[in-house]
Amino acid sequence: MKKRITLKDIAQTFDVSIATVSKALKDSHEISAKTKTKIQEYAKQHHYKPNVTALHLLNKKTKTIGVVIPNILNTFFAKVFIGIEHIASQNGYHLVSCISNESFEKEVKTIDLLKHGHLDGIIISLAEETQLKQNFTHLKNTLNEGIPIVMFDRVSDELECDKVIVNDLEGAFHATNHLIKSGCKKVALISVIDNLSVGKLRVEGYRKALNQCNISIDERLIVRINKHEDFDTALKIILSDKSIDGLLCLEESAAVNALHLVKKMNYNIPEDLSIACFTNGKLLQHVTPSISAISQHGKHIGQTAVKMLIDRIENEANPKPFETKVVKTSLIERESTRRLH
Amino acid sequence: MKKRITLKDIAQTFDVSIATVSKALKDSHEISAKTKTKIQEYAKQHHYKPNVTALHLLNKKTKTIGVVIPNILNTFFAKVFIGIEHIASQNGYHLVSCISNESFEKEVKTIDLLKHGHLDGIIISLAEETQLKQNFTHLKNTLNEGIPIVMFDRVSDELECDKVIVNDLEGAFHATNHLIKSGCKKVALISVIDNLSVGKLRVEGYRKALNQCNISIDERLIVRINKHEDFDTALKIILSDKSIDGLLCLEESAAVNALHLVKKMNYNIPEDLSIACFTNGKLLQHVTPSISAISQHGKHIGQTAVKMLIDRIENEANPKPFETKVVKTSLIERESTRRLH
DNA sequence: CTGAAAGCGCTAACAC
DNA sequence: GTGTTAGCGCTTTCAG
Repeated sequence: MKKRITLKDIAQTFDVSIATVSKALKDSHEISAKTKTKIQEYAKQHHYKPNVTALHLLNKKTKTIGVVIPNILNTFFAKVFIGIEHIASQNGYHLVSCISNESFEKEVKTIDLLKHGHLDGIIISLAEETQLKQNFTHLKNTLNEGIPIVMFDRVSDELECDKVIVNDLEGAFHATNHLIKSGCKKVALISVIDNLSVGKLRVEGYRKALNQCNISIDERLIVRINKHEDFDTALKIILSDKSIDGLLCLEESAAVNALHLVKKMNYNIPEDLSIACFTNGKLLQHVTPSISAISQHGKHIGQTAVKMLIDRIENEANPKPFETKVVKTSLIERESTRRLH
Repeated sequence: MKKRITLKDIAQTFDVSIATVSKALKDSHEISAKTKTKIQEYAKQHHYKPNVTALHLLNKKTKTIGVVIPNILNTFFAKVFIGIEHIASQNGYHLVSCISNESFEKEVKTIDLLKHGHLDGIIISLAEETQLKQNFTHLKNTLNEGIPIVMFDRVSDELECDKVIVNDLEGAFHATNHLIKSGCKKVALISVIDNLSVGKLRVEGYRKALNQCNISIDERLIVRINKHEDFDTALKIILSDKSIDGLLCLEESAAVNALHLVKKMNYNIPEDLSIACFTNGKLLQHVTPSISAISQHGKHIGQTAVKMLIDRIENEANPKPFETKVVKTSLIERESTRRLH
């Protein structure tokens, strides 16, 4: 790297002390107007910029936030990221971003790398594997070392920190309710994310809706498919029960896959089968028919999370108690569900 | 932030000098086995980790790369990012990532923030507005200050640095060729990205293909639509020429929008109209019919870009001449184009 | 074997 | 007004 000009260099050219230069550039009243202008002009001409690393060392603050996201191709996480980035850059914070790729090992490594780094705080949504293993040592350690963490979406009760979560239970409740109210007699639930905290909450919401409608819960209608299973086969088995006329999918790709399959099976949608799902990605708008979705307001979640983190960082002197903010979902009705009359 | 343990702390507890501790932790042969073990054990127990900021200051290297991406919701850029992240983390580099959101101003601000930062290098794809303005001062300055830049996809000849580009011309050439060979007599081109370098190259490729097939170029078939125009209306006008039976869209969303429109107009696809487009995103696989795409191998581009950058950073002593690597595209045939017989 | 000292670039309290 | 000094946390010569 070409050497950048430092205070020392300037001090030497004018044969003054480094402190004088520093003060001159800060427009300190201690320095004579003459000295100030000559130093300031010289600095400007030579594009002097303070070395931020030196400042970091001095201030023990880096204005940098670590962001750990499971998968950036997932619309929801991408939107959250946009929200985070927006507010962070507005406040002069840098983002060091990492993708855990749903792997526990990568997440641990990442956190390790990050915390010995120069971070003022971390925003994270847990990797799937981490939620499965329920091993949070890496994060507990980080908190113990005094680095604030804000978790979002996929969180854990075991960690004492700020959190931003989606009201998954209510989201599933409303969607299920909508399916029933719009005429579905038998709603099945398809989960490929039963490992995730949010997956479990969504199942709760589904149950709550059925209960409230006085429909007895048939556990066989709650289908948990894991990654290594064949999705199509699993779905075909459940759909051999021809009386199923509603499908609540817990995330986007399951819904899209299901749609393709049932179209091949010559179902009419939404007449024979209604479909609704979580995460409002572009895909759902563009498939035929378009799929009704529960929006989790990703951008807003991201914004909320950074705000909480920055707040904690900048007020570490008198910390508030940890908070969990709940973001409401909204149901976006499309062609895959029938309208209420 | 809770104070982390430092060399100084350890030195004090054992009443030795800081230098001794530093050497002991590095397992230096200068230090007695006894001293080493006791210090190492103590350090481990107390989770000693060197303060990387101090090291940055010392080494004038931060193992951090800045990444500026126009839009993370765009599949192509997301994939590039994944590629970058993968290789970067493998090599122990952090990523400071920013979204320019296609805005010139944000890009300039970002670069400014980044370069006074602590970066060893920058990877960037230009914002649309930047390509439109053709103002690259911010990047030229950065290069002048000795910070290496690798540009990808949306690049500029005015900047002397390493680049990774897609063979856009050949990609468009092949796709157009495919449309013709599979029976299209009149292929129109839809560009919503005529501001971009890549957009222009793709048009070139289209022309080249027509030329090679001895089809005279009808400029009215090259449709440039800008963001503020109504896409549907523009498309309807061009499709009033009923003899058009092929459509080359320069990016994903235009293709999807076009598909929806022509389906409404009761075209049969691919029989009445074949469609191909750039950027192989998930959407294209899932719409009905699925759309043939030109894959740009985003992940590979990202990987190539970081590798070039890391190479340059770590061998700054003897720099190579700047290089431009060209990544080949591949055509992925789907239902929206006819098969060759 | 261990320590003192200098230095990375900067700031701030305190002298002069 | 300007300079000196110490210090942020660490490494690395060079003395002892």
